[in-house]
Amino acid sequence: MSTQETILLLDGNALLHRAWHAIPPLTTKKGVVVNAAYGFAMVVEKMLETYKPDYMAVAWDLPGKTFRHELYEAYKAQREKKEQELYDQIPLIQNILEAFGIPSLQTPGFEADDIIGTLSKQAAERGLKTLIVTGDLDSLQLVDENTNVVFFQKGISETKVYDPVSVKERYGLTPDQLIDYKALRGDPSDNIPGIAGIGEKTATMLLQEYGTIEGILEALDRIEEKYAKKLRGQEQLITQSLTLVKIVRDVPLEFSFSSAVVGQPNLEQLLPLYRELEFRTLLKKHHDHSPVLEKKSKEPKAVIQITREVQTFVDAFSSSSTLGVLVAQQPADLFGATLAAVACSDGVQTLVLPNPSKEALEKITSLLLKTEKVVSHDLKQLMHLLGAPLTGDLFDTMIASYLLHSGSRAHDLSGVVFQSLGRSISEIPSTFSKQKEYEQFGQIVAILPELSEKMEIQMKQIGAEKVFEEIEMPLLCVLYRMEVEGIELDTASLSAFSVTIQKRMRELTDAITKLAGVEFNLNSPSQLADVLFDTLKISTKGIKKTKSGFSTAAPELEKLWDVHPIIPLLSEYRELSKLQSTYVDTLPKLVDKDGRVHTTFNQAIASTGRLSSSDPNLQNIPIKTELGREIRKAFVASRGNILLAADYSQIELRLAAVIAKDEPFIKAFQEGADIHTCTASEIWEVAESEVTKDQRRAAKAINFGILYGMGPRSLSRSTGLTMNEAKRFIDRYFEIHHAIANYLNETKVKAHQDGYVETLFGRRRYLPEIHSGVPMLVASAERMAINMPIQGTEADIIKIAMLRVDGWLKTSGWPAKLLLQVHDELVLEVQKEAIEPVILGIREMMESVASFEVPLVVDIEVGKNWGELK
DNA sequence: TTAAGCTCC
DNA sequence: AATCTGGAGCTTAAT
Repeated sequence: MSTQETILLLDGNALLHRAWHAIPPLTTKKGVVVNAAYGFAMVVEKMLETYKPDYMAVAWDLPGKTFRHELYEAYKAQREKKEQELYDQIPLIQNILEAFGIPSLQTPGFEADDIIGTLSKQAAERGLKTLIVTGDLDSLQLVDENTNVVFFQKGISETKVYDPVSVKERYGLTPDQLIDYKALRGDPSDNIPGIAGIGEKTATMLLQEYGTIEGILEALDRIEEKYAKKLRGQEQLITQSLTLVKIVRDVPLEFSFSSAVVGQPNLEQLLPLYRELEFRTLLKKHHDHSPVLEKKSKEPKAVIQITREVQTFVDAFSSSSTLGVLVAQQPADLFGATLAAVACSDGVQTLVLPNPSKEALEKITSLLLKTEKVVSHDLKQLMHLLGAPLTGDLFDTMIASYLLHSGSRAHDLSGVVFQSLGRSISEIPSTFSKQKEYEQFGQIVAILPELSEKMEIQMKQIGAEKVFEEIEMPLLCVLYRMEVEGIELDTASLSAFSVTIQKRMRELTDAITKLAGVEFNLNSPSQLADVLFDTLKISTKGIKKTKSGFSTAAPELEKLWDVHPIIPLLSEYRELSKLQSTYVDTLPKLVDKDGRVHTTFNQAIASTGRLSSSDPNLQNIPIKTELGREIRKAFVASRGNILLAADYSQIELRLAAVIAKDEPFIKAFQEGADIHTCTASEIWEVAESEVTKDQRRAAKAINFGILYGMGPRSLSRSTGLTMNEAKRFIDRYFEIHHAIANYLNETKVKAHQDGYVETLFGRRRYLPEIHSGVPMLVASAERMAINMPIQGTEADIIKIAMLRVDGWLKTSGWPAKLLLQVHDELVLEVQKEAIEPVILGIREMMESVASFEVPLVVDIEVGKNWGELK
């Protein structure tokens, strides 16, 4: 026995959570929470010493649950923040394991348990003894003579070892029976239903009596009727539960035992980590021999030089092939003066240049233009600060982070460094007055080259490198030029419109006040609700509630349209006040010296891959109502030019057809049919010419509802159909479009298995909530999973279209410029004389972005302003 | 800072 | 027991 070799398999997530809860929140001097990492390291060291395994590996569930989700309510958000601190420690732990030479294993679609089950089986085949270290009782089913489970008792300080005998002692069942036990009893926390009415006691009793579930079912006639009747007809449920409970023992894994051989830890790697994390006890244990290191000798930091001379700066880097660069600015109003710093690093040396002059920035720009590869965080902003576009091989760590974690909205540099390198650094200083701040800034820049290399590898691992290199990086330069270009705003027409609106608003305010009998703030939903439902005693039947009372949102007011004359007036007031405050009053203030508004396109926000626009948002300029359109009319072509708007017709539905491979839809699009009329005619089996308006509207609602993962309930609401009608309607829809139904199912399954979904171009979105077990969150994640491949592919396509249009304009030389992107639409400003050929070229560029079974169709309109196009 | 409401695709 | 349409940004009131 003593010659038998041992493998120790550790459940990483179980230990992580144990450590997190068992150890009070320790933080380093920098404020990084490290308690879980500390506990983890302690246990790893203790296990190595106690059991002296010959092999060791750590299994993990899929990474995830690191992204905050808006749906969490306030208290949950609080909890999420905590959880973030926990998951942020994973990279630290993996670094520690790396220093020990212990491999980390994870496989999409499988849990740590499954990996452990598989490896313990392989170990048995090789004649090894296995020790499983976990906090999860499920793994007890793996116990046999050669496989023991080390289970944490109190926190992580004590453990109990289970072998077949002690399992039997504790549960009265054999390890094999534990599988059947859990399938019968169920486990709400694992979403295993179990059999209603059968709990711990009954399950144990039945299994002790009849051995296995099979045995129980065979003996059904002999079992006491009160139990038997609960089990009858439940075979399917039981089988289903069994597959959930049973740990998979043949996970497809690439694992070689030789990679898991336990050796001496790499102290050169481990000690700096322990030092940074301030694990004093563990440090002491390791360097009895070199106690000097315990002292304040910091981890090897880059040497930062600060220079006032641009030339020194440029000379230092003129032969560097890769440069990390950042320009930081101190907000002007903080100390009255704007201070700035530029820093470059090629990984060997790092220089900081305080307060660069305009000329200095120009010199730095030309240095960067000559450099082979430039790495920065938010390159578009860098270009704005430099006042010039950059070209060549660019790497934006902010965008890389976005592609790696599209669900997150925070891509600040220090967070990215932490996520990707597992290292904590200070934030970029917000003020520059002291030497120290410039040095700190230099330290941050010094990491960029290394960071980019690591992120490049990480992107390759998830197959996102093409989207990065071929879409996002080149697009960034196009977006920069669009932002610089801006669009002309006719402020005179807006102020005329403002006068009209104000007059009408005063009239409405008077009339509403009279009808209400009291003065109140029309802009306050809560005051309005009081007036409507208290003062005026309007019935609240069928009115939605908000947290604070009854809703006064537009759809709710619509239900009351004929109930009281005040309602239409309020709706009109709402519309006007929205237009006034959001657009009419605000837009003119944002006009630049050049008479144009310059939006910011954010390339790293929307989790589906779309762009967003802010300051001002030019992607939500009104168009639906006549009044709103007046605002759109204020966006005009400059003298001698004409505006051109090109939009992809029905692109989301076309992509849904392509992605789901839905023949009826594909055929309809190939024939150029009106898709909603066509859908209506299929469902009600009438000729397209016979389709009524209501039928078309219902068909349109379901067509779009599909894209959003809509259920029968909301469909019946949005179509005015009764629930039963809506159900029949949907059934019929899926009968015809069974491929769509298939897509919905398969996408959900994929999201559950892989934890992510992706677009046709390889853009990925992780959906950690899908594993949360909270039914509402899971349902929400499923809807996101359904929508993302469609919306995201649309985003990919229009981004490629922008690159192609931009490239074509550059090579062809036509006098036209891209100004705006609104998800499925591009707006350009074109010299009048060139309009005909540009229309042709743009259409060609956009329609040929991809060739699917369904054609991409582009509608183009032109006009003097954005509100009146033909 | 959050909730409620509105604008867009 | 009750919810149930994807992705954004901005303004106002209220806390």
